[in-house]
Amino acid sequence: MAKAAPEENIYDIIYDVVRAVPKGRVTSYGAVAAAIGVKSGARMVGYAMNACHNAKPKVPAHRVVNRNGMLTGKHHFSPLEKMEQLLKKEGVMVVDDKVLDFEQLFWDPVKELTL
DNA sequence: TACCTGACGGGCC
DNA sequence: GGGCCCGCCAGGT
Repeated sequence: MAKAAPEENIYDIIYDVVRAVPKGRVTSYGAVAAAIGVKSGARMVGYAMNACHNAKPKVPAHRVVNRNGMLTGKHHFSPLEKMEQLLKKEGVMVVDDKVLDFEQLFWDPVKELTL
């Protein structure tokens, strides 16, 4: 896992990292961005998520939240509630569109992937 | 072709 | 402590 070939597109790398997020865990755009080497590419990560519909393997974008643990992109899901529904189903408590114990459920790709 | 917006983050005032 | 601004890259209009 991880170690996405530099030949791959940024999006593909992002998808790979996001797919690497274990169930019941969540990560942040900045963490993923840093994992791929794009420190200030948090925006780009979110943008990539916007194109996740293009990815063959579904990207668990619902496991990706902003630095505040808030489901900023939930509005982009088919059923608006799909995002928190999936998170709750995976054991992630979501209240007020934000992840509870975010720091506890936070999954750092940079650390886990040993970049 | 050019301008603007966009699922963010961090720094500065 | 809170609010504002800038920076990143890409895609759509």
